[in-house]
Amino acid sequence: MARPTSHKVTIKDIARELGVAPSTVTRALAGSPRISAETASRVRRQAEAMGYVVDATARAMQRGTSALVGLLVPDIQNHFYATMAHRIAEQCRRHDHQLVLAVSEDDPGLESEHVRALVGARCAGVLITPSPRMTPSTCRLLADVPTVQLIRHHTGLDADGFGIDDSQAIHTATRYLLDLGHERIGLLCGNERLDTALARRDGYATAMHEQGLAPDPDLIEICEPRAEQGRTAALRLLSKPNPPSAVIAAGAALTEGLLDAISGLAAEAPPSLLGFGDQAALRWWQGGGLTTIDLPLDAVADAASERLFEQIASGVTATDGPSFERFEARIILRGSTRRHAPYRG
Amino acid sequence: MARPTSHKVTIKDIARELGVAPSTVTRALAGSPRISAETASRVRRQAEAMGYVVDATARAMQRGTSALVGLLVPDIQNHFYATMAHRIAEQCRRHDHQLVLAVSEDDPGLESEHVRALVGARCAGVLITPSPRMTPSTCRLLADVPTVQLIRHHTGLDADGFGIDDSQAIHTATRYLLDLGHERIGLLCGNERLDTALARRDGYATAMHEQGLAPDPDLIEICEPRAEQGRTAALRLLSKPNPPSAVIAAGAALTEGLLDAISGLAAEAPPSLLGFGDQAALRWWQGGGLTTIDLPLDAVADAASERLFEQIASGVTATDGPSFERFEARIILRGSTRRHAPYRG
DNA sequence: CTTTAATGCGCAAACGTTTGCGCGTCAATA
DNA sequence: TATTGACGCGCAAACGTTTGCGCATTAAAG
Repeated sequence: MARPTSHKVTIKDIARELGVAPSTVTRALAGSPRISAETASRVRRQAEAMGYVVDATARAMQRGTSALVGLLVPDIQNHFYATMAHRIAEQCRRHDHQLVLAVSEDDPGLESEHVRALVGARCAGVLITPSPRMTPSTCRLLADVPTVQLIRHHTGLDADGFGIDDSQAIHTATRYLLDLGHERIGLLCGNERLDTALARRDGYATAMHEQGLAPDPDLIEICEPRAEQGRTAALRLLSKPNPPSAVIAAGAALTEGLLDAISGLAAEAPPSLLGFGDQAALRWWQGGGLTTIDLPLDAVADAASERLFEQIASGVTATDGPSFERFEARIILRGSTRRHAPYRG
Repeated sequence: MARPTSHKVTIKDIARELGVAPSTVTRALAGSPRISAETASRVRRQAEAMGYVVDATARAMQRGTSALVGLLVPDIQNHFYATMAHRIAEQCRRHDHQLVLAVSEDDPGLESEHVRALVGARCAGVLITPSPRMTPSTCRLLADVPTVQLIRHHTGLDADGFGIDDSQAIHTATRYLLDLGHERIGLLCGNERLDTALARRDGYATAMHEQGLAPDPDLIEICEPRAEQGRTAALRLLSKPNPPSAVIAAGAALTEGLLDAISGLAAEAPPSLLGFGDQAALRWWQGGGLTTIDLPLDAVADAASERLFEQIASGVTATDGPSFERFEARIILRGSTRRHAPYRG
């Protein structure tokens, strides 16, 4: 019972103990058909008894690829990525893979370093939220590894991807506020040099345009996508001579900043507020809760990992026509958005 | 420049190209002193030019251990663990290690499966938040791997650990409410068969006792540490004939449940509320923000990873006298806690 | 000019697993 | 009874890296 094996038990140990060849042991454990049922069960029993656990590095060496899946995201502390990581971890487990977590902090240098490590570890695949400034050489490193893009789309990367339909999300949000009678709708948006930020601005502009309204540049605040910058941007927005009657925060951090700003203000007539992402805590915003855009993060994570495992199974490393699929977001109606008065039916 | 190497470039390729032996290449890249400076730089240039990246699996095989560090937590979606994961990822990067993330969901079966995988991957070390019911055989698997416990302390595990001083945290919280004049203080506490839950109850009881108050069992609600159960438990607590004038939620999920409960109630005179953990969103609780216990998660994560890397460096696998160090928590004062009236000086 | 030491490098084994190939045995068919 | 085939298993090579040992060349010491 108490086996004091300080030395790891290998397949050879089992073979020696049973008087068979190592190859027999592998085949037995792998469930090969070219082994007698009796030998197979003998081997399995012995392996169990000796506490054998297969050496993944040796297996990876022989197979040429490991059972590792790399996940490279800007920030795991972020609820956004943490949620997806949770889902992806679950998928990895179902596929008997291990998840290697790497945090890029959106720094191309760190990103490159991590990609090198992941490739060096002979990862079976990589899920990546590429930084805006991902270098071409980093992209090239990923050419030989099945890769799927997460959330963001980097054109230098020859890989499929899945993300949020940012344009639709903000379009729907804007549309909702317009339906409530708001006309002066403020937008807090990130300055990322990314399709995501552009798409969000676009969704806003389109919705306004459809309503026959010309977007007032004075109502659009572009800033670093961080809470602090979002707060000051929101304050700028709200202290205008003719402030908006409703504000959309087009980003999770910006939502945080917006709420910070409003909290600091003892506003007599606070504007309607519409946030981005659905952290649980937003339910409690000032009693009624914050109306937010619910991001289909689970769907994105599931789709991305599913696609990745498909590619791993089929041995594809690069797609010739990379596709990027976007999932639609829904609005969660809560108390922070109100009909605009006076309402002009 | 554009090297169409669909085939991974190995050390032998570099050696062949330069007309030297593979061993020379390794030594050059490793910076061995037994190599001429000129050869070394020639090798390094060639490696760079050919886009060589060391095969971690082969290295691990020869070294007997990989550059992987396992992180096994119950739930990465949880802000609590996500914060620590972020910090740990940073530490891993500094030490040139990769982080393998595994999620146990507090299920002993999953936990065992993951530990097997981590051990099989020849991880250099493992950081683990053991589930309450971690099996002895799982513990045994970790005996040969440098291991550090995170947050929770499992006695079956022969490993150092770092966590929160739960007793002190709740003691301080209770003390604070007592100082505000509250006497009937409710406690929402998890039913985990863990030192953490017990310590929290203990901190509460001690503080009450020090004040000369006998803890009223009617004011202590024990339940599953989940938001939904916390909500119903909070409702039970608040609907008592003689309800508490203040409530402490001794857990992050329970805090969520408590706030849900209060949100649903249109209370004329809401009790003082004291939460656990400091998600950013708690700042906005009903205008004034929620008074909470700020957990030193960064300190715990740093200490744990530092200890782990020490053990990895020194080749220690098990400590004979496992220590568990607890970090003190502070209270963040916000608007949800008020002086109790009538206040009896 | 010979002995010793130091330097620079190659050889080959080893880490643990997988897999193609081949050999022997036994049953089924001619 | 001889031939064929299927079945069960062993042999050995291979994956890419590291490292102890040994050999040759050169410099330093006698």
